[in-house]
Amino acid sequence: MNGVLEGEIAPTPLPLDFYARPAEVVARALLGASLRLVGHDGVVRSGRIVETEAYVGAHDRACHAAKGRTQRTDIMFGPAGRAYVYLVYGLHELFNVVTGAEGDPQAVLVRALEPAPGTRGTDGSARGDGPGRLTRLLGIDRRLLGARLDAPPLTLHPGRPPERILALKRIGVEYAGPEWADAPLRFVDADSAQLSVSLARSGSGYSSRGRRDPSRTPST
DNA sequence: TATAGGATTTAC
DNA sequence: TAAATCCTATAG
Repeated sequence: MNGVLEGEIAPTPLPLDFYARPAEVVARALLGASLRLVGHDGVVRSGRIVETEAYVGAHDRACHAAKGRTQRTDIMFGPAGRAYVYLVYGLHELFNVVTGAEGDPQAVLVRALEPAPGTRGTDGSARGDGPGRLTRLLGIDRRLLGARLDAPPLTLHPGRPPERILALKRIGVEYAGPEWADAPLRFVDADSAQLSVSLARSGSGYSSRGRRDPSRTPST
């Protein structure tokens, strides 16, 4: 049993060709994986990924690369296995992994993780349940834009896979129109308590194992 | 050069 | 329900 205990770091990072597959495949495969950063202070911070979103290419209206190849989206057109980090709302750094073939702009957004035992942010906070929170927890920022993910300081490692995976609609992309806003491209470990949005409120998506909660709260 | 809006979080 | 806060893309 090649067992990897929770919180334990596997010796070898995932290889770059792990990421050279369609974003929705990588997004599922990253659930359970460990994300690890050796900070500027020398401190190692890590966590187990429990929520991801796939941005599947230039035809995906919710993908930044739908606007074409710009200075901002350039990294997504490059080879897979690099970090795409950007600032949203002037406040939060979001971490993505570039996936797919070179020239095909795809990425996977990491939205939530379970902090490893002992991992705390420099500000003392210890929450990883949200795309902005997890970057603050680990200390990820735009200085890591373009960094290879198969060598320190920023690496991903095999971990304990989820028992149940749910596929739901992505968060915060209503502007992309119903076809893309409602596509089931968000993937979560159904048994994690660290998701960015509670499952009860994650409606209208579909689950890969049935079981939708009919009592999701209305917006009024 | 000016302006609108965003792959979010937090507080009132 | 709204503010915080700044970078990118687009228009002029």
